[in-house]
Amino acid sequence: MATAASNPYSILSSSSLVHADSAGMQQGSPFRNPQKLLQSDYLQGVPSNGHPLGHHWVTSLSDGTPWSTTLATSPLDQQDVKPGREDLQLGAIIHHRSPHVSHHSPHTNHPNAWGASPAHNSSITSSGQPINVYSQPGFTVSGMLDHGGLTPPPASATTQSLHPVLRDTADHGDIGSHHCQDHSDEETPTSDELEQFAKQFKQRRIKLGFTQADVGLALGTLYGNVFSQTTICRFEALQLSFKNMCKLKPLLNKWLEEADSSTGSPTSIDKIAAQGRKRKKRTSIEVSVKGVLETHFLKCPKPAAQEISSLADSLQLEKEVVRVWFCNRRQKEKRMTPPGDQQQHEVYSHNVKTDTSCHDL
DNA sequence: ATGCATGAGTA
DNA sequence: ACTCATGCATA
Repeated sequence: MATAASNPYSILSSSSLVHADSAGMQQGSPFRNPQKLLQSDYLQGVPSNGHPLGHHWVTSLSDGTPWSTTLATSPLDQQDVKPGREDLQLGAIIHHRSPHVSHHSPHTNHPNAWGASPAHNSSITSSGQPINVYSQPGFTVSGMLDHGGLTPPPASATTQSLHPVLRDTADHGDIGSHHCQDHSDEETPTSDELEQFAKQFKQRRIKLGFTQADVGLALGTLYGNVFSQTTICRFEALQLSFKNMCKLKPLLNKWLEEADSSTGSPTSIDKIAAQGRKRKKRTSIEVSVKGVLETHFLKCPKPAAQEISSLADSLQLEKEVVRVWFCNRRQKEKRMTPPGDQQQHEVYSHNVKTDTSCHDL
């Protein structure tokens, strides 16, 4: 039963407890990444309405894919960018966008339901945060090449045409926004573009014979940021936030270019040592229990601490586990690919705003 | 491919 | 205590 799951760590704790990791404790990873791009929060606007329950995307727009829909926007959400943050790292190479802010929102495509970001400018690009890219002279692209001999299949390929430059432009007219964005590549992509890119990326990657893990590693040797198989996988599946997708796209794009141009150059492979981290054993929550949690989530996505406690208690799970579950569930809700679009959402959405939390229990 | 977890940065 | 970006460990 459920109980089983929860135990592991409590038991273990005795042994592993805290100071056990004397040796490698720093999980901070030495090289983790120097920068974290900006993360800001977008959205703060949650508000008012209803809330997130039914995903904004869907609900609000019933148009189809969340992404491409139009949504227009929320005026205020801009992400923000803080002007002085970590940006110092590299200088920016990537984009230089001009700040044209604007109101924008073309309603044609800039969806982002995610909250956000309508602004094209905002984010990532313009802020000055150019993602870091360093190109190291010595490297030749190959971060990936070691497939042990496995050379990437010829792939043949048609030359790619990856870039759909479709720019979409979008807008016009209507609102008065005339913006002139014209970059074919960088810049803030639309959700559609991201979707397309992800799709193509995956195809090419496979064609070239690389695994998701290879790519993640390659990005490390190539640009200094290593990513896990998980991240690459999520990128391809569009399971990241819009902002995160935008951040990764240029990197992957670069890799793609290099990858298909240099098929086979050897290089040093950096092995990155894995660090030992003391990670809590993954708790497995039983399906039945998950069902209960889901139900609560629908009712109240953000339960108060106390509710979490009682819920945890009744489910016989640790409070922390339950808290994390809700955090993850909320995060899932914000991905480009909505969690369950196929699911049930009936009308429960009403609500909740008045107090901070839901009641019940 | 995903579930649960960690951590930095914020509010 | 939350949000976000990420990833180990798993299914």
